[in-house]
Amino acid sequence: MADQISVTLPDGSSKGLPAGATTADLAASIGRSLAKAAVAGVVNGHEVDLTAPLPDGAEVSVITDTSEEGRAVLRHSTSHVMAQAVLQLWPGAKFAIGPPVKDGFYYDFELPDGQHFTDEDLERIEARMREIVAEDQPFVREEHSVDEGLELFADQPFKVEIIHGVREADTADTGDMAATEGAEAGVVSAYRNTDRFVDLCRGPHVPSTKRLGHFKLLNLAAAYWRGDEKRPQLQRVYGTAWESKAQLDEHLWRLEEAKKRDHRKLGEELDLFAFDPDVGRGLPLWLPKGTVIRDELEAWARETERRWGYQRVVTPHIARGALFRTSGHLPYYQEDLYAPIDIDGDDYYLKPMNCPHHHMVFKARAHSYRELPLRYAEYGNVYRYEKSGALFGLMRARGFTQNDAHIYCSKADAKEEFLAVMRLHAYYYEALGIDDFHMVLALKDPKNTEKYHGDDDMWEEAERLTRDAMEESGIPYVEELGGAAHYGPKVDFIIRSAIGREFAASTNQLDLYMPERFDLRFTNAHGVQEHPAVIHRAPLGSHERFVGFLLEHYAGNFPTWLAPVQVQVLPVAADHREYARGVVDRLFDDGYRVELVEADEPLGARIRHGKLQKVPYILVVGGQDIEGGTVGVNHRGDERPDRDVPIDEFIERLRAEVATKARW
RNA sequence: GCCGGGUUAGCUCAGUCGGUAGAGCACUGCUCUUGUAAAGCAGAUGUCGUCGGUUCGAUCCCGACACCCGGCUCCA
Repeated sequence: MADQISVTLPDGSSKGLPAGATTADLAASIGRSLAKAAVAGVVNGHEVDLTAPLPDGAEVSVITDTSEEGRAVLRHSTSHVMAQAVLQLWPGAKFAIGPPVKDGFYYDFELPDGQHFTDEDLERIEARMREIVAEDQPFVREEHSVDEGLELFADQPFKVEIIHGVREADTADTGDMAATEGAEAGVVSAYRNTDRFVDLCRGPHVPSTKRLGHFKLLNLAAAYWRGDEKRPQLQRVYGTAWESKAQLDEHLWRLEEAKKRDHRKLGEELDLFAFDPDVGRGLPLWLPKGTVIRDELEAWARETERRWGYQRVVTPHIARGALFRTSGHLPYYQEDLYAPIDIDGDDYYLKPMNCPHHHMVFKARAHSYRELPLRYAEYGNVYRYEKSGALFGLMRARGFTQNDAHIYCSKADAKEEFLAVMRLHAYYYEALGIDDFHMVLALKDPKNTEKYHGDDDMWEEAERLTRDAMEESGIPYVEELGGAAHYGPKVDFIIRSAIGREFAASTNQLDLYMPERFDLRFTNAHGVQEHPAVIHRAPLGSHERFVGFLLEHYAGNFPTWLAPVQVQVLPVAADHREYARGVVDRLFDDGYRVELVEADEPLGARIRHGKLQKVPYILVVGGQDIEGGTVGVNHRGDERPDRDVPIDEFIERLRAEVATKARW
């Protein structure tokens, strides 16, 4: 056996090391800072512990703690520390799985005797975790046979179940869990910290608990064992962990910021919308100020769509069951519909989507190819019976208004029309300052084909057209198996808010199926009847979700064109009221949303109230302004006021800002 | 829908070992007449989420339900 080995580094160079050298040794031989930052290695494409000996000739790279892979290792190791702490504090507790997730980790537990964690327990667990970290416990990898593994975890039923997965593993697909949890191909791997604590795990892990420490436990939640609502419900403890205190603090700051930007909180503070149990769960009431935002968005979309060749239609909120049986919503999606209303012995349903009604609009007249494409737009109110636990403010409501339209065109034009819709999305997003978005192409799940209607040729054609259009759009996208609509592939636009949270803004589909189902037809150039293609699109999604998103994205600071109150005028003292009134009237006549704030409170207090309401412009007018025909301009976000601005100059600034839909 | 935690004034929250309750902000009135992020005084405000049970007595204990929050599941 040679006493030297040679490994290849990511840059293609090779490096000689003594036999038995590890990734840690490799990192140390390259540099001290790399050695310090290293948390694991990748050997021939597999993640390994720093302490694992390197095989001769391997391709090796070092995972550092600032990479997402490195953080995942830290988080995974931290989850083991948490499990150890919990098992020590609650003897007899059962532990299930504890993977790293985005920004942190969790672990699922079942406490003995029906006990459950409380928020105070998080501090106890965390305190014990800090002791474990201070104890500098090693993570030592062990490999066992299946039988040894079953013995080792004999009192841990969830671990036993995972290991049993291995029995079938030799031939069958065990699913991801068995693999990530350390039971693969007849070998059970585990990581031991002390005589008393060992956890089933694939690894890799940091060499010692002292490598950890920048973590915090965040919240408790419930989770089903293996995500199956028929299986036992466990208690999940979520935490976050980072490579440095600075990163941890920044993440905690982001969480605080997310709370401040919570659209439900802002909606209340800014008087935008409300819910009332007597109206019904998930049924938002738009207050006057919130309605301004909705209306402005809608007016803009209406004008934009007029220019882009859409026509408006209006359809009822309900329809007979017959319509939804044709569309396939009944009986397939019956659970998601509000219960039927009996009218003269016939069943009527609140519409969950606008498309069936729009198809009937199309069908109301005969069409020639010369008229196509026909683009029917409607801000249609739809109602869906969302599960109560899924409701989330405006983001997931049971009644909402879609910025909806359906485009009827020939298959030959479908790609170009689809592309135009994507351009329209990009246009809207750019105007609103949404600069981080991508698309997801949801295809049908090949393992579960009976869920989908229509034949293979149709699906293939729809997929091809969709993918071609996406390619041509230049907008980044990913593909995802499963998740298609029952009638065709689906494109979701995912938009990311200023604090990095992602939302599915809208779903767009190229649909070759419903036209057959509804027997929609047009006469082509050869005088032959043909089915059109249909594009379902809603760039602004639902007004509810979109305004909720914008609330978070802007932190409530709506650009002036959308702001419920655009300008407040504050006379310094009662003597200046008449002048202030004149300024207000002028702005009002020009169509702005403006308020006079009487001088019955000190100026500072009135300024403060306006700022808290996030009013873009607070104008202060006093004796000096009366003399010069000026206003004192307080622009939202600016530290200092801009004094003695001629009123005409201010109005021009306001006009330009609103006309261009400027962000600030 | 499932599990856990909640629900006290418009909002944020305190409190009652079971004897029907309080603060700050907001609100109303009066005074102050203010040049850039909280003027002063006074006042009013609650079925203590709803219904039922236990009790001499329930906001408090028990049960059911409603709603909210965190997740899970779901999401045309």
